[in-house]
Amino acid sequence: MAPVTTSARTGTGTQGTRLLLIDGHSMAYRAFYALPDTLATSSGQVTNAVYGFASMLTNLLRDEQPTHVAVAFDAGRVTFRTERYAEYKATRDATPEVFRGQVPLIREVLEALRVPALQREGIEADDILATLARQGAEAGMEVLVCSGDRDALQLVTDRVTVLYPKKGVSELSRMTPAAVEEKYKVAPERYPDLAALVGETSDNLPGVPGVGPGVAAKWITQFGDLDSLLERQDELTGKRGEALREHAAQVRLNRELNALLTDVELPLGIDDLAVAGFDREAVHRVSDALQFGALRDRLLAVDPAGHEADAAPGDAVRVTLHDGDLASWLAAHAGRRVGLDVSGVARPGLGDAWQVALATGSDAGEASAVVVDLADLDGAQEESLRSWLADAAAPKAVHGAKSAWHMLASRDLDLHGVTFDTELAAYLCYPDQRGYDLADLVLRHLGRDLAAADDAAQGALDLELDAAAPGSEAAARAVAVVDLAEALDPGLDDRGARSLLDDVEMPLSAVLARMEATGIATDTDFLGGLEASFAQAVATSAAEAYDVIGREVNLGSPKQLQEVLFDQLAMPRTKKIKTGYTTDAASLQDLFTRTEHPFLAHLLAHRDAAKLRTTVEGLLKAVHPDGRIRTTFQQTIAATGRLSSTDPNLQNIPIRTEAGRRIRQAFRVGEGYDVLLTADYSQIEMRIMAHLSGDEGLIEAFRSGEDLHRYVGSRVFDVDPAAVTSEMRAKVKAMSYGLAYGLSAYGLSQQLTIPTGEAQALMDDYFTRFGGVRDYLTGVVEEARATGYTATILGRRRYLPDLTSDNRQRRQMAERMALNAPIQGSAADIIKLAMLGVQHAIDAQELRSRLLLQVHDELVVEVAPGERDAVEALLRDQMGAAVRLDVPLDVSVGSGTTWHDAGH
DNA sequence: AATGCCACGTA
DNA sequence: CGTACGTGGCATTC
Repeated sequence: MAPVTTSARTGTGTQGTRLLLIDGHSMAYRAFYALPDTLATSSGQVTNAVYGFASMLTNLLRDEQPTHVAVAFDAGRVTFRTERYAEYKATRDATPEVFRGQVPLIREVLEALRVPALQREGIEADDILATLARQGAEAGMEVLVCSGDRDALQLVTDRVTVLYPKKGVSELSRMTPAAVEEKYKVAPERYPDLAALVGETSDNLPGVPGVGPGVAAKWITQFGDLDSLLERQDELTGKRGEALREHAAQVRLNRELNALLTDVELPLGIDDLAVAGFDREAVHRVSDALQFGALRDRLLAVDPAGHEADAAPGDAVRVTLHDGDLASWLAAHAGRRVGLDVSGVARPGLGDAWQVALATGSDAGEASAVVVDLADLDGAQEESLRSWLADAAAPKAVHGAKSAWHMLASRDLDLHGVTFDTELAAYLCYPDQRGYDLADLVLRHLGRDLAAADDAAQGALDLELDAAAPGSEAAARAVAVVDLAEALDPGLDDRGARSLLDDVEMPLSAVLARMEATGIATDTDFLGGLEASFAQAVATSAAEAYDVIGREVNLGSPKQLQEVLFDQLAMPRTKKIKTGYTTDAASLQDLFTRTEHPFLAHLLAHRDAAKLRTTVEGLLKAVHPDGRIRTTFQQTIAATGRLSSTDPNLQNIPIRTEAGRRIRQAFRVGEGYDVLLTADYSQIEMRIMAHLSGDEGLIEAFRSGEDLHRYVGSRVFDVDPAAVTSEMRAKVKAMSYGLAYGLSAYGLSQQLTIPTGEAQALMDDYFTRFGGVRDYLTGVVEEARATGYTATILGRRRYLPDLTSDNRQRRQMAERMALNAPIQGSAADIIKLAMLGVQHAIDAQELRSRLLLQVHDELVVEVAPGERDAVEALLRDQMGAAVRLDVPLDVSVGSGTTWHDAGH
């Protein structure tokens, strides 16, 4: 095995106190010019200065381990220097706006890190640093001054080191007395003498012409210091001596100006600069807003109060592969949380598993793992594995326990005792992320490259194990899962997501696994018949369409359709899209009412039939040999907390049209079961809106038992409920639902095909009657803007950094998301709780009936003989009591042999 | 073969 | 100029 390597920290870890002082502007400015302005958030906010600054600060905190930290900023344009010499810094270009805009962001970062930022009107940052450096040195501290201003070099002593940026902001030179002497050939305290002679272009301080650092150093060494030199300037001969005499006044002025003040009065004393733990919540908020990815984690990793993982990021981990049997490994690590990695295929009902890796987390760079092949397991080994996997008291960390469940199920292995699912945890922390690939998360949170461990040829492995050994990758993943669990732990608490993980998502994943494995019975003959019938409709409508235009085109090609509609038939143009003009159903319908062109009718019929046909085809392909269809419920996709359904999607089976609804007749109760039962929440989102807004009118609407839209309509139109026409009801219904999506008056007018003015009036009337709703909706956006996130009734957060975007479109999009996320997300929370309650009740009553599907506000259950009443009762109970709102949760239940018939 | 876009199904 | 998804077909790109 390869030898153990440890990555040493560069900090020496001395006892005593170490004060880190940073010149904020100077370092930020360095970062600004060192990093490309392509570093920006998606909304266009350039972040190169703030990113570079934060990155530098992170490195300093990590490498120097200071006990005290402060950052100083310049404040005010007028300083004693400009008053003394108007031309001071006069040649500097105006600060670029792109830089200036980032300074407040840097302050926000500092605030989140609880690093004091100091400034004083009329005083430059360097003077503040000089003052603090003096105080620190006098207090016996080791002082580090980080500044890109060479004037700071005068502060260097055996106690004070200047960290001067060498390249960008990531490489800093340690300017000790010896280093200053080496570089400038004068002692640090003489450096300002030298600078006075040489001049400083950036400060607009001219030096003595013809005198560079070399000559200046020689003079200073020769005469001792600048004062002596100027006193005895007549001793100098030649051109340079003449030049000095000519510019002596300027040199004196330079020296006066480059002397740093060491007695500035400051609001904070040294003791106030002691490092404090980060405001982790704020770190997340700022990182979200600035879209810090890896930097967020690097920041959190250096939190002085942070719960650091055993292995510091990037540390090498040595994994020992146990070659003994499973039982002895398990015995050796009893009671510890074990990482589990299963290799195989995770398809519900069609899964497979061939290898299982178990591992401890890494501890001081050491981890232990055992890998077993499921194919060649002897009886005793298999029994050890089986009982450990099924042991609810044996704590396990898994990345995606539901997938592992399906793989293990293929070998009749049951999985219990998952106490941490890193995939679900990552989802709760970053719900807007695209994916939660283990290797990506490990790279981001542990700074460890799992992909590199895959490659045996790779020289520098982060994970040191015999990469050629079978199962080494699996072992590496299993170790990483445990370490990742540790790393995600604090973030989970920071976001208040602990209970969501422990009490909702993790238990739910077990429920979902069972639902997926169960599947829903389908009538393939019926589906086959539907396919033929829809195919017939497609053929007929296509033929009729071709007949009208006199040629055959691909009706499924928007491009060819545009040609036919807008060129050949010269119809009025529709709404513009990227590739021309839309041919969507609403526009075609609109064109049809205007032109009554028969082609449009045939085209629309063709669209409908073609869509239904492909839906049926997809379902047919998804039927398993036992006649059931098994979807996968994705639990980490929807940023609001909803589930989604794939392979196939059973959450978008048609219901609105009669033809579409027929597809639901293909989903039927299975052999040995009595009936399908569907239970859905009625108007759950509106009820949540009533609850969250506390609007008395809306709450009363639900308590009255009156039809919601009729009730609301009577208030909006100021008529008796009985006098609400169906047209009025439709308008109010569209508006009520639209509100939860951030619908505009224009959007409402489009949907209802009424003038914008009328739509606006409708909304105004609505808000007059239901002012609490308006206040809630504006309040929820305001709060999200302030906190950076929205929250559901269970505290599920969605971070929306774009709420503060300068880009109007992005900002408004974020605002609509902020309106909708608490409502949609709370509904998701509620049905998730209901599912847990339903499954629990089924188990507790030892019923055979089983949950099959969830469609956002609906559950489908397959009812075993004789359990119909019990199941209906428990569905009503559990769904109705999932949470306590200020309005009742209404549940309606239907039953039938097919999903179609069970619907209502 | 992979990707982007359009269109459309659900809540 | 209405949120959240997944899928399939077409067209374009590699």
